[in-house]
Amino acid sequence: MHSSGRGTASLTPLKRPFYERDTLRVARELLGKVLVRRLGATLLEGVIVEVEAYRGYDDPASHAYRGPTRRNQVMFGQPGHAYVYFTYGMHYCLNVTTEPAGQPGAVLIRAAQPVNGIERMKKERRTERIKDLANGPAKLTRAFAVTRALNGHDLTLGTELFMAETANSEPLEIVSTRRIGIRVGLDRPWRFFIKGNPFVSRP
DNA sequence: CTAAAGATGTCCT
DNA sequence: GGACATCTTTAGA
Repeated sequence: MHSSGRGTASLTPLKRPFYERDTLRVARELLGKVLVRRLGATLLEGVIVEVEAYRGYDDPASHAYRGPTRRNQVMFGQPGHAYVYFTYGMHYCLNVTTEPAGQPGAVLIRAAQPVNGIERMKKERRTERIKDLANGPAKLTRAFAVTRALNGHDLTLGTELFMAETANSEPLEIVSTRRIGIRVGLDRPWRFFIKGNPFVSRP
């Protein structure tokens, strides 16, 4: 048995119906799921521990609030696709699209607990501290080598990037707070994280 | 066309 | 707690 741990057999990609629902519900249920990135023979895995919901049609903080543009068009398409955008001149952020096609919505993946491929993540992030590998949306994309090339990628295929079901389904204690780094929509407590998890970006 | 802000991270004090 | 890097997108003249 190789020291990297579990094999790939147990990684079942989440299917379309999971994503084709209300954004808030998808956001909550993504907690505890596994983010999987395949880089050739290397497999990176992390448990999603922090997310934020951006429900396009009634959420002034959403990129999609003012209608479709070239950047946000994937938010209006089929659910279960990656929405990757570039910001602050240097960072990428990863979202998964939600809601039925034509209705915009996305969940920002803000933090993950690394469980496999940790040595590769350390190289990508240029740090040895496991806690700091993916405890923030731009740190996470760096650790998992997610760039604009994956924008629009179908997450149900189980290929380069996908979300996977977890073996254990014990109920999680979820905390909700206002979202981070936005100036509008602060009245909505649409940031969700696993209570007490040390890999969240902020408690 | 020009300008300013941005779903951030890092380093500094 | 604050400055700053760095460039795409979007709003406004």
